[in-house]
Amino acid sequence: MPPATRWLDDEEQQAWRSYLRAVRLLDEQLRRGLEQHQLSHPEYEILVWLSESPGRALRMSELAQGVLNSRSRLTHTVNRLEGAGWVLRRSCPADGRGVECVLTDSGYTVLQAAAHTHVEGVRRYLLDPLTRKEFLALGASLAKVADAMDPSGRRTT
Amino acid sequence: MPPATRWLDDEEQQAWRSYLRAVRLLDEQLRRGLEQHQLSHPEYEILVWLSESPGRALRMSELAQGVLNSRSRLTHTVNRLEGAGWVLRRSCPADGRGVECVLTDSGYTVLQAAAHTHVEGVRRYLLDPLTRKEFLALGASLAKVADAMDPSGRRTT
DNA sequence: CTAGAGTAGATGAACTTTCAACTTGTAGAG
DNA sequence: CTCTACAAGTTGAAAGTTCATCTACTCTAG
Repeated sequence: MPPATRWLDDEEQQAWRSYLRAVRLLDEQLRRGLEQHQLSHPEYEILVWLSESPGRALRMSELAQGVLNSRSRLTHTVNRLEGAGWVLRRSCPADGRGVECVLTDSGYTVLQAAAHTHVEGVRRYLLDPLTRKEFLALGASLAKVADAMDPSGRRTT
Repeated sequence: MPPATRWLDDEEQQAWRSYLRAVRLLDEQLRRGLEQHQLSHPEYEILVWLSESPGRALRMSELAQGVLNSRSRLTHTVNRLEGAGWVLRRSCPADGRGVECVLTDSGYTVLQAAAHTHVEGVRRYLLDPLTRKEFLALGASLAKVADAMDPSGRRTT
C-alpha cells in the first residue's frame, strides 16, 4: 500500500488545472492554423527541424530525437511527407544502414506559409495575453522543468 | 500573399521551445505513471470529472465539455471504461435522449490508486523543479492564456 | 397534433500512433 | 575472416482518434 497521497493544495490545484486547460486549448488553436496548410503538428515540426539543419537534411534517428518521436512513428510520418513531395529520402553515404531525410524546395515553400500562420497563432494565443516579462518567466520556468526531465535535450545559451 | 511574418525574437523563440519541450516531456512522464494502472490520460480525466460530480455521475455532453473531448471521442472512450467495469451508463430520467455516465465503486478504487501516482508525478516533474512562487506564477499566466481562448471554461475563484 | 428543426448520443470507416517483430548493415573479439 | 552483438530503419497489426453519418428524442410553430 502506498503512503498517503500528498494532494495539491487549492492554489496548486488551480494552477495545475490552468496548465492543462491552456495546453489543450492552445494545441487545438495551432492545429487549426496548420490544417489550413494540410499539415499536422508532428509533420510541421519535422519540416522545421529539417529547414534548420545544414543542407536541410538529417538522419532519421537524429530527426526522431529532435522532434521527440519514436523511430517507427517518424518512418510513417515521413512516408506521408514524402508522398506529398515535401521531403525525400536518400541513403546515407557514411553509413549503409542510415537514411537521410531532405527537405525539398516544395516542402520549404509549404513550410514558409505554414510557419507564418503558426507564428501568428503563437503570438495571438500565447504571447499577446501576457506581458513580455510574464512570457519570458513562463519560458524560464518551463526550461527548468524540461531540463529536470531531460538534461540532454537542453539548448545551449 | 500574407504580410511579412513577424518572427519571434531570440528570447521569445527560446521560451517557446522550452514550452514545447516541457509539455511534451511532462505528458510522456505522466502517461507512464498512468499506464501502471491501465489508464490513458483521457480515461483518467474522465474518471476524475465523474468522481468530482454530484452522485459521481454526469451527462455525456457535460462530461465531454469538461474533458474537452468531442462527443464521439467520449463515446468510444466510455465504451472502453465501461468494458473494464469502471463506469456504467444509465439513461437519463429527465431527457429521453440523454445518457448518464456513472463511476462505479471499482472505478473509484482504480482512480484513487491512479491519482496517487499521478499527483506524485505532477509534484516531481512540475512542482519540485520550481519554487512555489514560480509555479503559481506559471499557473496564473496560463490561466490568462486559457481564458483568452475560452472565457466560458473559466473556473470561478 | 404534427411537421420541421435541432440536440444527444452511437456507429463505422479512414487515418494516426504504438508496439513487437524483422531486415540490413556496422563493429569488435577471437 | 567470421561470429556475435548491436544500431538504423521499416513493416504490419492493434489500439486510439477523427469525421461524416445515422437514429432517437425534444421542442416549437402552425
